[in-house]
Amino acid sequence: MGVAGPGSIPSPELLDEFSQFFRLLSEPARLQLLCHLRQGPADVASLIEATGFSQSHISRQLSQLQRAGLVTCDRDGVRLIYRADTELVEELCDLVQKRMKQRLQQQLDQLQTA
Amino acid sequence: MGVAGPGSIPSPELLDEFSQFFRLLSEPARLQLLCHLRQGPADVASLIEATGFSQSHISRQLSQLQRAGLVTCDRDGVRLIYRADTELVEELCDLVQKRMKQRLQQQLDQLQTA
DNA sequence: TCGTTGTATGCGTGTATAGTCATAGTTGCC
DNA sequence: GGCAACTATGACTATACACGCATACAACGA
Repeated sequence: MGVAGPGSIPSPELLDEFSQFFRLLSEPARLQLLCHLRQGPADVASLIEATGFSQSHISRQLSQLQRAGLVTCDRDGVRLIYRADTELVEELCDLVQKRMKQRLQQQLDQLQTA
Repeated sequence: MGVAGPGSIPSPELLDEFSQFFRLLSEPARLQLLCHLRQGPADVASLIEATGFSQSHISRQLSQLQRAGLVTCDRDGVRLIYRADTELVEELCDLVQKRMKQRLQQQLDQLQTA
């Protein structure tokens, strides 16, 4: 049992949704922002400070993450405090990382037996 | 406990690796190929047939997936039989899909209480 | 209301890459 | 070797988008 039932091909629409989601995580800048927000809510100024990106760039990236529901924000006066819903991102990254380790270990083993 | 320990920011190198991996899944064409291979090993001809993409395009995409270890191939005479290591991809997609459902349900609830 | 601070957005540029065509390389068969 | 079938790759075009700059918009305080 998988994404769209056993043995069937997901519809183009579903494929697009998946790929759009993964595209969000395919940009180091966005992942970086998520990582910073993983440590707790932060205002934009501290994100600028931490990443070195321009305010406009950060604003755009955050709005993309927000549309996908990976990030929310509340106002504190004139400034916005962003917080990340990082549970999903962490799970995804953990899976990928586990896999990376696995692959490297395999390559290591191959070199050692050769 | 997360990707790089509690509370720390992953190195730029690790961030890049993650983003490169997610970028692979951010292309509908590649996801589509993975989905077809989920049904079992396939030669290139059948992938062309199934997707309508050109031979060169499929060749390029498959080689990208292969470099990442998401796909392997063995020769059968002059033709190549590809098979996907779809376990990881399925897990990732399942997580994302679960989240999508969750989000849509929330939006539905909000509309109904309003 | 006006100035100040903080955030969003129009515009332009540069870069990465999807996708195609033509072609080169590879494998197997005679 | 020479031919046929299959795959990989160089060259090219088109498009998407990251990123910065300038600026418009929004929220607060005097």
